Amino acid sequence: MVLATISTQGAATAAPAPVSAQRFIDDYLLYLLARASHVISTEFHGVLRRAGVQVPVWRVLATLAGSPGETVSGLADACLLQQPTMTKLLDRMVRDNLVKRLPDPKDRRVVRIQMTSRGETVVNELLASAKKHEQEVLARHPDIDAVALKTLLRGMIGRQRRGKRALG
Amino acid sequence: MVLATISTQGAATAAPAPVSAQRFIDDYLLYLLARASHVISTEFHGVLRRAGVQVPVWRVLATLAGSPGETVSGLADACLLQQPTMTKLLDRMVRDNLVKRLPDPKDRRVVRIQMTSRGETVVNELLASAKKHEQEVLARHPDIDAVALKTLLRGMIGRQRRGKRALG
DNA sequence: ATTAGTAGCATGAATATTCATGTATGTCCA
DNA sequence: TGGACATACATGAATATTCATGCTACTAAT
Repeated sequence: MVLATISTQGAATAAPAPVSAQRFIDDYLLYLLARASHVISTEFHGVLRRAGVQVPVWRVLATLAGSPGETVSGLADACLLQQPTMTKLLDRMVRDNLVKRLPDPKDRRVVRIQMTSRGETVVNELLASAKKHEQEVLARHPDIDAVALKTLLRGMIGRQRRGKRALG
Repeated sequence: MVLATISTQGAATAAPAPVSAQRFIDDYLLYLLARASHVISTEFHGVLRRAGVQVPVWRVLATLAGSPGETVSGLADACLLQQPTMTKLLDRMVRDNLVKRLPDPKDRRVVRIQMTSRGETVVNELLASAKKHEQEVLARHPDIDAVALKTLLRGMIGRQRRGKRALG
C-alpha cells in the first residue's frame, strides 16, 4: 500500500492507561471513518437537496445505474439499509415513478428493480454532479492518492465481509 | 444489523450477484468510505447490542469520556446527529440515568451534559471492548498502517470542515 | 411427493428522526 | 440603551426506520 508511508509502528498497542489529553474518539478508527465519511458526504447532500432528491433515493439510483435488475435485498445491502427499510423506500420510489418492480422469471420470490426513464434521467444528472464533486474533493486533498485510498477501502470492505463470523 | 450477510453472501441460490465489473459506486470515494465505515462499525454494534446499548448512546458516552461538560450542540456535532435528535436522545439518556443536564454558569442558554456514575461504569466497559475490537480489526488488515490511515482521515476531516462553503 | 428448512419480500406497531418552528438568552452597534 | 440579529436548546407534527413476524416460494432429503 503506497498510501501508508508516513511512519508508524507499535505505540498504540501497549501503552498503560494513556491518560488521554485527547478525546478517545479522536484516535478511534471507527469514529474517524464514520466522521470522514459523514463530512464528505454531507457536502454532496447539499447538491441532492437542491435537486430535491433524498439521500437514500440517490443511493438506490446510483446502485441501479451500474447494476440494473437488482433485488430488494441486494439494494438493501448495497445501500447499507435493512430490507424492510428498502421495501418502503422502494414503495416511495415507485410512487414517484423512479423505479418499477418486476417479477423474476426464475424465482418468483424475487423482485427485480428497474429504473424508469424518469429515474434514468434523474440519475444521469446526479452521476455527473457526483463525479464532479468527487474531483473537487480530491483536488482539495492533493496529498491523497485516490487510487491507493480506494484500493485500501475496498480491501477493508472485502476482508471485513469475509471475516464476519469473528468476534464474540 | 445482520443485514450485510443477507444477500451477497450465500449467492448460490438464485443467480443474483451480476456484480458487474463497472458499478459506479464501486469506484466512488464517498460510497467506499461509507461502506467501509459501515461494515467495520456493524461488527462492533454487535457488542453494543449484547450490552443493551444503542449505537447513538454509545457515541454520546464515548464522546463524553474524553470531553466532559459538552454542550448539546457539541454532542450533536461530535455524534454526527442533528441538534433536535440529540436533545431527544439525551432525554432518554437522562431517563436511563446515564447522563445529567447541568446549567452553564456563564451562559444560561447552554446546557452542559455530564455522565452519571452509572454512565461512567457503562462507558468504561465499552471503551475496553472498543479498544479490543479496534485491535482485532487492525490485526485482520495487516497491510494497513493504522497511524497513517488515522492521520489521513483526520486530515480529510479537518480540511473538509474548513472548506465547508465550497461548491455551488 | 411430502416434509422440514430456508430465502425473499411485505407489513404493522413501536420507536426514532427530521423539519420547521418556538422561547429564552446573548451580542453587536448606532 | 434599544433594537435587530444570532445562538442554544426544546418542542410537535410529519415522516422514516426498526423489530418482529407473516406469507409465499424455493431447496433438499427422505
